[in-house]
Amino acid sequence: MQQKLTIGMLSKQSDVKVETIRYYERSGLLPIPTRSASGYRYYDGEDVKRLRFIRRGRSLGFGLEEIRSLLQLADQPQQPCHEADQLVQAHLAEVDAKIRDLQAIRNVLEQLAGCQSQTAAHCRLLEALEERVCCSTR
Amino acid sequence: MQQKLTIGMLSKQSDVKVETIRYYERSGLLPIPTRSASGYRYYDGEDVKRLRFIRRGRSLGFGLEEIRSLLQLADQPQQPCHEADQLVQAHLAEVDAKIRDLQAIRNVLEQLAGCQSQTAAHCRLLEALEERVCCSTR
DNA sequence: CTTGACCCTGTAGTCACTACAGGGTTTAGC
DNA sequence: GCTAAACCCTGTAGTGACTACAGGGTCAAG
Repeated sequence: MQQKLTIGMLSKQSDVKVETIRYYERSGLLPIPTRSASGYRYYDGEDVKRLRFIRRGRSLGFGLEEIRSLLQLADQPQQPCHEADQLVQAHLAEVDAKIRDLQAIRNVLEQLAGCQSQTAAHCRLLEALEERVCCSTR
Repeated sequence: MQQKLTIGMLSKQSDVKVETIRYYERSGLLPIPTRSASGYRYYDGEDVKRLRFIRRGRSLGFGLEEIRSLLQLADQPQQPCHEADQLVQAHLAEVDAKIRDLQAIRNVLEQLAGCQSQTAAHCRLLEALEERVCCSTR
């Protein structure tokens, strides 16, 4: 049951790079693993689970500190998950804000794209950045 | 005409922090300014323009290297702006990709938000991260 | 003449990795 | 038994775009 995985195997099973795994260990997100006589790290199925948990959290855009909190919550199944929900709500609000920001940027860029000007002097983008008013605004 | 601005005044007129101005100078985005006898940097109207150009570029999400290219293009008004348009198009594609990523994240978060579970053991978020299947999916 | 607001340099910290350099270990094939 | 490839180790430095000191010097007002 206690399969011994090297860091490379753990990397493949969790889809997290070897260097990143060591980084997570340094950051205290992963427990300090046992070692072989020659110093190789050994992992087991629990580590795979934990690392996948981290990866999924990251892919949802949570920061490592938020994930640290979530890991603690997950280790205490009796406690209410109010705190986890707060993290979700706060993160959702952040993501929404970022989307809005990017869409505003997107709208401006779209207007600037497709400039065919022969000279930079009349380039839509450069005009916009220099706040010149010329022929760019429609 | 040759108004002498201190870095603090330039900062206010351009809405860029003092430390950031010095950072841009180190990065070669701003020309090396003249100095007072005691070593204070002096700026003029051209610097205000250039710095605002950079700030607007940043607010559209361009990186400093892209802005460096754009500044060069802006300095050569005779040249065609093909390159500037390429930068816009490439950046637009990047922004679109980011928006898509964030919207996918947003959709997941929305489903996870509002969890009222009394115990972390049944928390929607924790289930999702652990890839447990329980009561969360609907 | 002192107080406070400004300015200087240089360095280190942020975030989440990523990329070496310079080694040691294990494994597969011959 | 030997060699080469593929793996592992530590430690440090780099990424982008700032931001935040520490530890000083300068200037203007009252």
